[in-house]
Amino acid sequence: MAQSKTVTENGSRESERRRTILRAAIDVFARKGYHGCRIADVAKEAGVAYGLVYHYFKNKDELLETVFDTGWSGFVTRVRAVVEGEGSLAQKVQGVVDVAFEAYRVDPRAVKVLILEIARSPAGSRINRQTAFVDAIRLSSELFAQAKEAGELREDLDPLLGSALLFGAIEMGLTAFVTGLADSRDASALERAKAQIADSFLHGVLAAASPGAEAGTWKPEKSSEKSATKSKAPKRT
Amino acid sequence: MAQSKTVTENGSRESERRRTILRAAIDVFARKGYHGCRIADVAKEAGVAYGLVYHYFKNKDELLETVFDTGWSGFVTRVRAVVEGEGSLAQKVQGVVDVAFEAYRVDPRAVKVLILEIARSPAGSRINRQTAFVDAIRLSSELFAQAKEAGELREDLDPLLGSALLFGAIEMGLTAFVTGLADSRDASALERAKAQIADSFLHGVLAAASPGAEAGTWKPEKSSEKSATKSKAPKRT
DNA sequence: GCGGCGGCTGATTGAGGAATCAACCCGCCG
DNA sequence: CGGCGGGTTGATTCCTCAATCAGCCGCCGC
Repeated sequence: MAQSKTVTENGSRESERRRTILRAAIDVFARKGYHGCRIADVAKEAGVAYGLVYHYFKNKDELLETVFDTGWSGFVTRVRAVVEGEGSLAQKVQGVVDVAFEAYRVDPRAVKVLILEIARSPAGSRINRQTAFVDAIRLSSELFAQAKEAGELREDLDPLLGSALLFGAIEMGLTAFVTGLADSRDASALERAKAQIADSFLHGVLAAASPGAEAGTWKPEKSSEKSATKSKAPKRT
Repeated sequence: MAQSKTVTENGSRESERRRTILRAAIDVFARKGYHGCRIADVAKEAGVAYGLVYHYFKNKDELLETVFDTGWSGFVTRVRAVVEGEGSLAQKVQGVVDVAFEAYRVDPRAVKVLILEIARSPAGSRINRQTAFVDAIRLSSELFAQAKEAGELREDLDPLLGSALLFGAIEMGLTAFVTGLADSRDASALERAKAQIADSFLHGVLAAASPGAEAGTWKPEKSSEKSATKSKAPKRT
C-alpha cells in the first residue's frame, strides 16, 4: 500500500487512507451487499474510525458512487480503446470480452460489486446507475453499426441489440463465476470461458457443420413459427 | 392461513385482499425498488391499512419472497416444459426465448422486479435468491448437454456456459426494454428482438459469408493475442 | 516549549421506518 | 339482542443506522 510514495508524499498519505477505505468498501459491499452493510462495517474493515469515512466521503451513497466511478470508468475506457482501435469485428469482440475477464481476474470483488450492486441497482440514488450499462452498450453499438456497413455483420441484426447481447453474454458469463456456479480459482476455466463466449457470440452455438454446408444452409428462415404459439398464459400472478 | 380454501368463495374473498396487496407490491417495487419504498407505500397503493400488510405477510422480506416465488416458479415451469418437450435444439432455444418475452409482454412490471430486484440481489435474506438464476441455468444446461451428445452443439462449448450465455442474452435483451433503452410499447420491436436473440445465439452475429469462405476461415485460432496484452493494469482502485 | 493546525476519533443525535397492538367494525350464531 | 370472532385499522413503539460534532493526538514552525 505504501507504493504510492512516488507522488508527493503529503498528498499521497491522505490519499492512502482514502484508498484504504475505498478498498474496504469494495470488499464489504462484495461480501454483504450495499444495503446489507453499515458504515461501521466499512470502517472496521479498513481499520479506521467510524467518523473518518465521513471525512473522505460525503455520505454512504457517495462511497458507492466512487466505487462505481473508479471501477466503471476504467472499464469503459478500455472498451472504448478496443472499439476505436484497429481490427476486424471478431477481433474487437474478443477484445471486449478480454477486457471484462481481465478486470475480473485482477479484482473479482470489484467486478462483483459492479455487477451485483451497481449495474442493476434500481433508480435509487441521484445518479441513475442504469445509464452505466446503457452507455457501454451504446458505445459498443457503434462497433456493430460500422461492422454492419462493412458487411461483417448479419443484415437483420440491430446494432443496439447485438451490443446488448454481447454484454449480456459477458455479464452472465461473469455472473456464473461471481456466484460460484463456475469455479473461478480455476484459471483455465476463465480462459476457456473467455474464448467460448466470443466464439459463440460470433459464430453461434450450433455445431459447425462440414465446411460449406452450414454456411449455405442457414438463412433467415424464421425458426420461431412453432414456438410462438406455445406461450399461452404465462406469468399469472 | 385459511386461504387453502382456494375455490370456495369465502376463501377467495380473503385471498382477494392478499392478491391486491401482492399486486400493489409488484407495482411499487417496480417503480421505486425494494429498498426505495416503505410498507406504507405498498399499503397506499393497494388502498388498505398499513397493518393489513402484516396480516397477510410476516414482514417486508416475505413480501418480496412471495413476489419472487409466484413469478419465478411460473417462469421455470414453462422453461422446463420447453426443455423436456419435443423438438430440435434450435426450436427449444427459441421456445425459451419466447417464454421469457411472453412473460414480459403479459406483465412487464413483474418481470422488471424479477430482473432488477431478485435475480441479482446480493445474499441478503435467508433464501439466497442467487440460486434462482442458477437453477434455471442448470435446468436448461441439460438441454445443451443432450444437444451436445446428439452432435447438434459445437464440440468445444461447455453446456453450463452455453446455458448461461443464453440467459444472459435474454436477460440483457429484456433489460434493454426494462430500462427504456428500447421502446417496449413497440410490439414489433419485441417480436424482432425475440427472433434475433434466438437466431444470433444459434448462428452467431457474423454475416453469413459467401459459402465456404467463412466456414473454412474460422478456427480456434486464439484471436485474443493482441487484446490480451492491452489490459495492462486494469481496474485499479 | 508552545500554540495551532489538520488528520483523526467515536460517543451522541436524530430520523426514518419496520413491526406491534389495542381497539374497531360487522356479520353471524345462540 | 348480545356477544363472539375474524378481518381491518392506524397510532405507537422500538430500534437501527446514517450523519454530526466536539474534542483529541502528534507534527511543525516559531
